[in-house]
Amino acid sequence: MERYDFKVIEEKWQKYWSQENMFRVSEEPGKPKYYNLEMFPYPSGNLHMGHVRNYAIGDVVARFKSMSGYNVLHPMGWDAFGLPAENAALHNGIHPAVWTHANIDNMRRQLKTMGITYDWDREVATCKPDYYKFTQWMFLKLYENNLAYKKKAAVNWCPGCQTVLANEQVVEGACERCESSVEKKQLEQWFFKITDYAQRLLDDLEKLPGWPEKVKIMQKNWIGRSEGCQFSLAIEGSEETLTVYTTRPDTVFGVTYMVLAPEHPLVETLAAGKPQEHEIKDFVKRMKGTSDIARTATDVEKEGIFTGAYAINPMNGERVPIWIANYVLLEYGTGAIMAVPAHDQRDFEFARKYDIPIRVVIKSEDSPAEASTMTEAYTGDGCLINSASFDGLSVNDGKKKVNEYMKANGIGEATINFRLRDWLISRQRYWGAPIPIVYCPDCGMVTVPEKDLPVLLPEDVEFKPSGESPLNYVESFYSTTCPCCGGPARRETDTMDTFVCSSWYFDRYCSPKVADTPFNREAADYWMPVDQYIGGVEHAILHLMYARFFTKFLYDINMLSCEEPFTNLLTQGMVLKDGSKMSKSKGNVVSPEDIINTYGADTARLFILFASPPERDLEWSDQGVEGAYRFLNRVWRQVLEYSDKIKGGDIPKDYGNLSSEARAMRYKTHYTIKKVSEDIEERFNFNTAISAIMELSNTLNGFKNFASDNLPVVKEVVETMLILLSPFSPHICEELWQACGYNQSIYLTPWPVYEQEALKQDEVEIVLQISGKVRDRLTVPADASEEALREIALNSEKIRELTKYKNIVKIIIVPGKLVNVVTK
RNA sequence: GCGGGUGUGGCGGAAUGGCAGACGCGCUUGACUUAGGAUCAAGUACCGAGAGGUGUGGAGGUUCAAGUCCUCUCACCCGCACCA
Repeated sequence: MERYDFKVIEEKWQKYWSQENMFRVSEEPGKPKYYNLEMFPYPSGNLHMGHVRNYAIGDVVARFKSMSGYNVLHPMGWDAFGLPAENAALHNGIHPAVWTHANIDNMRRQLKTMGITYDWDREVATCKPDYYKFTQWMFLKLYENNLAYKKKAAVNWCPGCQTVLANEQVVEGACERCESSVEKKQLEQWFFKITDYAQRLLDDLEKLPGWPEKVKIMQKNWIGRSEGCQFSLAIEGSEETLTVYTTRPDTVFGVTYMVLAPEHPLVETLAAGKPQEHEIKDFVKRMKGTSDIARTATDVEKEGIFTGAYAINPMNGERVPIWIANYVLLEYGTGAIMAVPAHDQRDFEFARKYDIPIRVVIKSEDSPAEASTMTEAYTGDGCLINSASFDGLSVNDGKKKVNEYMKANGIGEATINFRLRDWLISRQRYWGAPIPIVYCPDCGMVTVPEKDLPVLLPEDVEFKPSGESPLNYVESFYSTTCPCCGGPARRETDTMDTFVCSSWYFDRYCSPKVADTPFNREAADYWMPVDQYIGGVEHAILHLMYARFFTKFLYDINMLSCEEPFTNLLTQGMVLKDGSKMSKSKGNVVSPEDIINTYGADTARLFILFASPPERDLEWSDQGVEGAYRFLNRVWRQVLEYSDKIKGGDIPKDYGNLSSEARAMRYKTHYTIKKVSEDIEERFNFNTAISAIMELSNTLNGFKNFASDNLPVVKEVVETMLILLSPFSPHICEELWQACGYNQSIYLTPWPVYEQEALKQDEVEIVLQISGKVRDRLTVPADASEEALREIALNSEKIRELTKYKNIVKIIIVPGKLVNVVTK
């Protein structure tokens, strides 16, 4: 018998699939479509195990859906702009474009050895002009619709990457990428107004039943909607008013001080001429110099200073001191708050520290209405006290009534606030899509006309860590003419955040070659939305939120018919080695290329899918890989043992008059079809699907002695086993399928449907329990009635013996499963 | 602090409220072999000689029956983290 030579086999079939254009698809209106997408990789140079896992999972789904009769779109591409390419240029003197394309070539080669069903004709790379042309087009459309704007803002500056970061890219005060401590910098930056979509991004989460609850909750928290009220207070001895936002208008009678963020514009005005002006300035200066983490972490002690100014509480005319404190953020709400120490823990701590009065205005059974004995703020429900005419109302009614009162008296009104901030997209780097804007001394800020896109990245660029875009030093790039007046003008030299590029790539896949529009409407209408999206949970907020925003925007400008891009989302777990994430620094990296060279792609795929369900983390095990390899070898020998005998069409599909062994074999076969189909389709439990196939192989092995008398049954088992295994380990299955006499690819074979008839059993084993403890097992007719089961149970020797001295209280019968005799 | 998740043999992991540990790894024994790190066969949660008993992080509870449902609690992991 030939040995299992995976190298030869895998190359052979990859070549065959490619020559036959097996995975090339086009719109077929009559066929149900299925858009199956895995997150495209950043071309770092080498495939890692996380990719292998991601793409192996995706390929099982794609192959299964295709064999089940769907027209499956399964594309692949490259998230090819980004910092590492530029860092490579900085450190090794390789041009980012050269570095990136070499990496893409290598990773494409590696990916192809995995035998995945990609339609490579649709490959995209975001760094290519024919792609980023349309990333720029997206910018123009957003700009036209007032969703792109420039403003000076305190932004997150990463000294390591020498660029600004989006809020989302700052993790615990540090750069998500290089872990440098992020600094605050005032810069003119471009933003996308994602906040305009906050409510819809929140509401439509409910239209996504196919998303993990966890991801939806994370997005919900990130959007952070809160309902409250905004109102203004007069400032004593000043024309200025102070506006605050609160979610607790019901506690407005408990206000004992006000707080401004240190950066609040009123600070300077209020401090001017006050005796403590100097101290205030020092304090503000110190706060501005403190990094975000140092200032906003929960465990940082609250700090503040009195401005010397007073505001007038419009509800009761009281004079309340205005403070400045580190715990109030300029960016949220109005950058100023009313402080109610009795009912807000932060205000409580601050008030205690600075001896500011505390006044209780909510009373309930479990809160002492006594400020002096309070040990923490009371934030629960209760009824209003010390609140003039509002006394006696519940917290909820209090909120409503105070809102109404403020509205009626022109003091303020109910408002909704979001935690979500606008998306900062400017990057002071070279390797990104240039922002298509021109600054003209006469016409001001002008957009590049659509017909002039793309604004090409110049090739001849010098890379140095200057904190400015290298494009700033390329005269041929920045010096241009104004599209309006034709006079000399200067280009914007910032490029776009790479998340912009990845916010619409799934649309591009629908018609990747069109040149006059980002994607063809009919193609997008056919394929979109993505039916199944698969990728790492680390993108739960960033990429997935931005992609949703873009999709809604494209829907609004009538480019797309769907409002949500991804109907179903599967977030896969990490690949671990020795309990921790594979990383160079830990030295626990297992190279996919090595594994594929040693065991083959079929083994690598099988192991990674078998070792753990997709959503969970996966512990890499070299011995586990051996096990998967052994199993494939076993299938190889097992199939070849029978292939000659079952080849050809002369074996009838005749399953009448079978022995009980043969019937059991058929039962197992059809049970496995059912199990594997359901495990793939309904639950993505590939590990249990594979174990079911292993069981089928084991059962076939035990059937050995009956095989020659039951060739129709053997043929059925062998062929079924190959089809069921083919989404997991496709190459070996193709080879064996051919050995079984088929000329057509197994990929084109319809997915089997289990026969109800074969799943009927004559006899089943049931369990006999006494008071819930298993005491015996019996084989009984599968259709035994409750009555019959009761008889059988009570007459069983074991039960009679064990219940001899006991009273039988009742008998629970679960037909086909068990009989439980309850005694006293 | 808030939100979410996970805890099951030596290991990865299975179990619509109905036989805990499927399947695989590892290990033990045997067979075939000059040999075995190949292959095949048998075994493998724990205690116990056995009958039997005990077991799903811990403590309670519901139920004829709990890994699964409820209450409390512990450990680890992830996300958010002064958002007024």
